[in-house]
Amino acid sequence: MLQLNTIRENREAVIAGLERKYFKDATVTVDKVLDLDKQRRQTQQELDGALAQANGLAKQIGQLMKEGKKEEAEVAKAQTAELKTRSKTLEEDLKVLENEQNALLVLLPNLPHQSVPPGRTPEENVEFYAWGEKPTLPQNAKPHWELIEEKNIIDFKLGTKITGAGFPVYKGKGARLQRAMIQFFLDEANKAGYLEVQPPILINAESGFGTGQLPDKEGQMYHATADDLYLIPTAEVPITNLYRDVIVAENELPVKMAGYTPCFRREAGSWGAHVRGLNRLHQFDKIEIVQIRKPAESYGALEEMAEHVKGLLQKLELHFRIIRLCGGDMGFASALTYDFEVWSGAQARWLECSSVSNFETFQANRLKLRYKNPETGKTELLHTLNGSALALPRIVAAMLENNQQPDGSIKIPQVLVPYCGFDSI
RNA sequence: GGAGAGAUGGGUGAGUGGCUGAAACCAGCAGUUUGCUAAACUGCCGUACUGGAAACGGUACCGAGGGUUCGAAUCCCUCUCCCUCCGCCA
Repeated sequence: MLQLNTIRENREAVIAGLERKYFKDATVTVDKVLDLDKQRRQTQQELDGALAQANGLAKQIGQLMKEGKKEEAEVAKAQTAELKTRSKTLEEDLKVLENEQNALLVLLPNLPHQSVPPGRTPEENVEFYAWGEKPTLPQNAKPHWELIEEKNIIDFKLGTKITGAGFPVYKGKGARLQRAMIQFFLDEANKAGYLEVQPPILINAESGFGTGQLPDKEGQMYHATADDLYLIPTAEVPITNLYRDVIVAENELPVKMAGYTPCFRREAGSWGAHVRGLNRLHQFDKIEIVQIRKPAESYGALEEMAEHVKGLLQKLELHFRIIRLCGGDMGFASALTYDFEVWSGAQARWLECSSVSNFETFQANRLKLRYKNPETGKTELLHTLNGSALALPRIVAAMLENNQQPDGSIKIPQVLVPYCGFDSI
């Protein structure tokens, strides 16, 4: 959530930022917020004045009673009646204004960083780094959805029976490969100084609000209505929320956490022709890294996280590129996002496998995640960041397709062999 | 699921209607003293909104939401959470 102060003091810049994110009616909405803000403050002043008077009278009455001046006390009591009705009305007005203002604020996305390229669609994202080369596949190369069936390692039909479409069952070497990758990614995160955490995978509405999934992406999450809990779409939500309502001691910064969880996405309405196989699932596994940083350090941390993800893909020997998302393609809460895409040889296209973002104070403002700045002595919002390191299914898809051998076997990257205990499928 | 107990500032913990935004202690910060460290002493030490250039004010907050009262941390109601015992159980 944007801070009111920011909007008050930088109206034009805020509007411009919202427009770069293609937020509809930016000017109208911002001005409406500012107008409500003015009304709200005025109402609060009136209310505070009325309450201050009432408090003064109450004190007098207490004094008079003590002194036995009963009649004078009664007179003062009569005066409070009018103040009471007035403050009640003002209180209601204030609540209405606050609610209206909040309802608008909550809908405003984060402002993009200066380096975010202009543009509205994925075509306008900017590639700025690439590693490796497109692999030369054997003549009889197949897409991963054929390979997994042929090798009997991932079974979509069984998943459909148990749950529904998009819930694959991993079997044999397929299951062992999943486990190996999870372990590998977590080990790498530990080596990079991240504290490993295992959070709940059901979250309450407050947590969903804290990181910005609610109310923006309500329809994307599975909702267990009996208990009003949501299945997490990413470990970002429970892990970042560990620091909700926290004033972090300066010597505990930076906070770096990593965790593995299954992730659940309804992906309502997004099923189409090129979401076959592992390209898009309702349930998948992901290792997430999260950092909490002082504002001045957060963009350095973003680069550090990107380096970490690069390292993982290089160790897995996968051809990949990094793109800077354009304003229109970026997420609601993000100020700057790098997407990592692996090359999927048999599909001959890029697959997103990681997204690393700096949210600046956007989440921290919702989370009330702060620290005491020793320079100013003030309590100030921190910056939050997160990234996938990595999401499994598309890595598996790329690995299976790119590593096909002429004899029909699939080579496992060297770094994973000790983890899974086999070197080919 | 049954029975009981509780929720106060970073921590421990006082506080049953006005003198309490909140004692005391610990931790923390600044200083005095001091070969160094330690100890001792003095002061400061919650959050949010809001007025003000600032100094300095106003309001709200003692789990959450309602209520009683001129006045509520304190009384009443509802909810949430936590703890203990019992039952069930991976």
